[in-house]
Amino acid sequence: MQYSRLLVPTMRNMPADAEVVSHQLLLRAGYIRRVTSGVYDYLPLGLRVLRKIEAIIREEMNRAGAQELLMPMVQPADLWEKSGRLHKYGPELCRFKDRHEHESCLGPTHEEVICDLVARELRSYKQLPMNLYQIQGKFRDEIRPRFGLMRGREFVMKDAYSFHVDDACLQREYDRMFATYQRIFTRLGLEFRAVEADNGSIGGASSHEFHVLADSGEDLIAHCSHCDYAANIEKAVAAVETVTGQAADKTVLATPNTTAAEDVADLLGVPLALVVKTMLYRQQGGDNDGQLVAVCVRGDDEVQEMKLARLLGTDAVELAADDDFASAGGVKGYIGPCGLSVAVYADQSLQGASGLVVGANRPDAHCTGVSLERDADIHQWADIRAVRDGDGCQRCHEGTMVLRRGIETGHVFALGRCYSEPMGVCFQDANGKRAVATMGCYGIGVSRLMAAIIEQRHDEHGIDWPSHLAPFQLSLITLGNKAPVMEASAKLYRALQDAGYDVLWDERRERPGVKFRDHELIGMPWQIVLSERSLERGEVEFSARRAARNPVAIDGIMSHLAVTLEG
RNA sequence: CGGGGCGUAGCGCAGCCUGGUAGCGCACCAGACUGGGGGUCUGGUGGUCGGAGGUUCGAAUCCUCUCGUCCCGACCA
Repeated sequence: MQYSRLLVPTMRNMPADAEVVSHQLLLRAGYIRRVTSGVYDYLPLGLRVLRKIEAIIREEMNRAGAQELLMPMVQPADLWEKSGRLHKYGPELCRFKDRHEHESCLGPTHEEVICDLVARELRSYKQLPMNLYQIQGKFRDEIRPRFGLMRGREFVMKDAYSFHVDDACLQREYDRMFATYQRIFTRLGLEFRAVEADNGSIGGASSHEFHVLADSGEDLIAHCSHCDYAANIEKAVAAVETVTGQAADKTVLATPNTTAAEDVADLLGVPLALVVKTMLYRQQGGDNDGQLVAVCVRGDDEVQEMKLARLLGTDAVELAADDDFASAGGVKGYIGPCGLSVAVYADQSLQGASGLVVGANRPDAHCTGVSLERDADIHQWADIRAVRDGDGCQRCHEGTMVLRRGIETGHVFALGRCYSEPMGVCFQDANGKRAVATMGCYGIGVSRLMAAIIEQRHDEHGIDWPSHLAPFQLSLITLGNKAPVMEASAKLYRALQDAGYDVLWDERRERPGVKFRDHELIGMPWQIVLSERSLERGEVEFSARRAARNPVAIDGIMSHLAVTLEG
């Protein structure tokens, strides 16, 4: 490709509203342009890289025995009615009516469509297991699209769905997909981590997320410094550490204008860990939608709301409004677990602890000498705290938990029969009996991956693509525009093409600095420079991005490339 | 949903408070000089000032509404 013919609108100025580096560089280097909120054009360079990422994913999926198909983006609402998700999914699902007034939606995911297909075509257990995948555009009407390709509304996803006769077979496929994902992320040159993930309200055996480690990541993940335990913060569990104070009788103390746990600890001169925080939550969704619950954690801990929601069997929890406190029997700022009219859940780290401080449920007062077991009616003890950096590992009991930020780019999920059952994905088993298939699903955010790779691989000059992901294999940069250099360059360009190289020839009438900077910005891994100066010596210069340029005889460049680029 | 910021040329911005010819840098076009790290000079092209309404002799500027966009918050009692 000749540079002057290529649409690469590089920008010298930083786009004002790009926050994260991948978004900035994708815009500046001319890879993407925004069409509307969370929706982007992939310009030629962007598409080239996207296709290379897809190719790796495709290769590894095929290698693992999965087969590619393509499902529609437009889906009929009745399929979603059938799975029970039409009403559950919420406004993220973009719905519309076609001209016949048929309810439709844009696919945010394809469990319904694939189940509909497989339900029709699956007859015998002999057809199983089966793993079908596609690489396709998805639409999710996110509340807040941001960070360019990191959280878009329209994005490219690889989604795979597997079907099995039983859960043992599903587990084998799950493990195979797990290994496949590890291969994919490794081939993409990423520093990543697979973590146990919350499997939410769906249930099922297991779920792992694959996170690309980056400070700009929206997720927090915890892993052990010693063993291989790693989990999303929404699920991570640490070793229980019970801190207990001196056993004493429950006593009410005046604590005027002291509501925050830290202030109470300071005022009373007790460790923060012994001051119990009592939080009032309202459930959202589930059988007890709207109901209030109280939750106790140590003063130095925080409630992990996803854990709480899962424990309660609700979709989500939100902190109660100010006027909810009276109905629960508490006072905002001084709420405590003793004598509340709502169910109280307490973190297991408080079980057996005595000498605690809790809110007295009346203004300007706390109670000391409290034991929750003795003095409060605890509905359930459970792990509802968020793991903190430095907590002990509950698996190996040797390491400590390390918290890092990650970009969720992959997710593998053992679904079980939660979709196949309502969608009627059945087959005849070996005994001639009708059985429901069990199912797994496996996603990779392809366009998000492109951003995630840049988050890890960039410098002040631009993108530093792994060479096999760069939009072109190498650059041929011509300096000067007199006939001899141009002719020699054109000849070399053709020779490179004939040898099968995907080369970007920069034949623009630009000054050297402009060219060098553009190629560095867009992340070209290798460059050949041909100038009047080098031509006189019968040489070109060859270098990796940002590295020193070395002279190579023009006659020898092909063999030099063959050695260097293959290695 | 709530709070805040911002919409002026492709990008980055000034002008607005205090109404009176729409500007600057980069990019782009033409020419010249240059020619190994975003060069210099000369001359140009390009803008419904997000949109609608209002106030006014006159609105980018003041008022109202609206749309878009970005960020923050999702209350740790």
